[in-house]
Amino acid sequence: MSVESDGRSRILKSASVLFAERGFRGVSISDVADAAGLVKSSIYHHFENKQALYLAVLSDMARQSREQMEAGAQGGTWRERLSGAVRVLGRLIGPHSQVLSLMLGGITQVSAKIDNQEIDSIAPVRLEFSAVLRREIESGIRAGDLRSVDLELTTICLIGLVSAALQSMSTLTEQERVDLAFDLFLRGAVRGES
Amino acid sequence: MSVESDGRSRILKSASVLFAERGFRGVSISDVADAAGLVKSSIYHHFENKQALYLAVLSDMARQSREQMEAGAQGGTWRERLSGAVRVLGRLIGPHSQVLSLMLGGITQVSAKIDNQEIDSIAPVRLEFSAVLRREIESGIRAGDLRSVDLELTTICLIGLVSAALQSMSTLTEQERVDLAFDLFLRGAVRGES
DNA sequence: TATTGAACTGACCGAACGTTCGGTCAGTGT
DNA sequence: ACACTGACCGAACGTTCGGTCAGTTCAATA
Repeated sequence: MSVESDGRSRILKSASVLFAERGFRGVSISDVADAAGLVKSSIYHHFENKQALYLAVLSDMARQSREQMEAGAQGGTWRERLSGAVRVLGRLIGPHSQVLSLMLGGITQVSAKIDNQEIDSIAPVRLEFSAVLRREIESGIRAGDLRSVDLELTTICLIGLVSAALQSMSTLTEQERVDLAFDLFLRGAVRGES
Repeated sequence: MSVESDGRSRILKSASVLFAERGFRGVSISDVADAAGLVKSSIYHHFENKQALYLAVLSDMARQSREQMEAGAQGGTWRERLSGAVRVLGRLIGPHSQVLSLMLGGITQVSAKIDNQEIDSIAPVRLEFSAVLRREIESGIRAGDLRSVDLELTTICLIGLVSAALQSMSTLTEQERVDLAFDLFLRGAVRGES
């Protein structure tokens, strides 16, 4: 059997789309099974329960996202690399998905189910997802180009900025909105005072 | 009967907390009824169905949020007013709530239930929620202090920025994170090049 | 050819869901 | 006194949910 049509990865692929669109509670096991061309009980052959499937999806998505952002972060300067990674991030988030709230706020959604636990198990996922952005921002700080404020906060702010830009009702294209958000992140909203 | 303990407003108050914490699908009518000190079926005396309750909560919350931001937007300059509104926004969002995804992305959550409709009925709610911020940003632009880019996009970016800052795992206080996010919005991440 | 084990299925369970409905009851106008 | 009303309750409905389990399929192996 090929890696592409392997049962488990087929489930992960279908589930990631559904979870990203509708969130944890908005997706039933049957939905995932239908999308994967299986029957409900077959899901439980590969995953212990719904929560385990969700975490697997989260982890898988973080890994893939990181790889793609890594590939997009090419260029000589940190600025070019960060810009590339941000563009990939924009494509990953997309207009109608809630991948981001899955990553940023996904904790609240799961922890509501499992009551004060498992938050530790999702922290490394968040770290992996934002790893490339954080690294390049750190480069910018070390190069003396970026202001030295809380690194993690800055990274998450950048993600939130791009995410918000994509959710707006603007007539601009996705690409343009992402670029504007990145520009806003770098230069701020005030007019050049130099 | 007093306005405070009126049945309908008690339901709205309880429901807004629950929906903000757990989202549309994460809250059952029983949950709302319990929180309001009522029984499940009594909810249907005041609201036609769950979706109508949700929309009422959204609309109510947008109105209240606007009023509070309006009250916080005091000061002579647009910058002081915007800063005040942003601080109120920070308090409204809070650390563990998803009020924002309720406002920004709430559409996706509902529209998944009602299939291509009702999006129109939520657009004015979004507009009301962001009205004060948008107005003060516009002031800044007209005063020549802010760069003149897409107004709506800029507004939503500011909201996303504040929201993201509050979701980070930073050790800073909420207030500090909001202030940092606002500063980032104004001045950007790059060091002053003047 | 017989065996085995992973992948998968269909039937099923208890709980929770949104919603409906018949009825109770305090208050109010007449 | 009576009729009426808005607010609320308790029980039930049909449906869907996450999850279980005994059994079937089938390619690989011995």
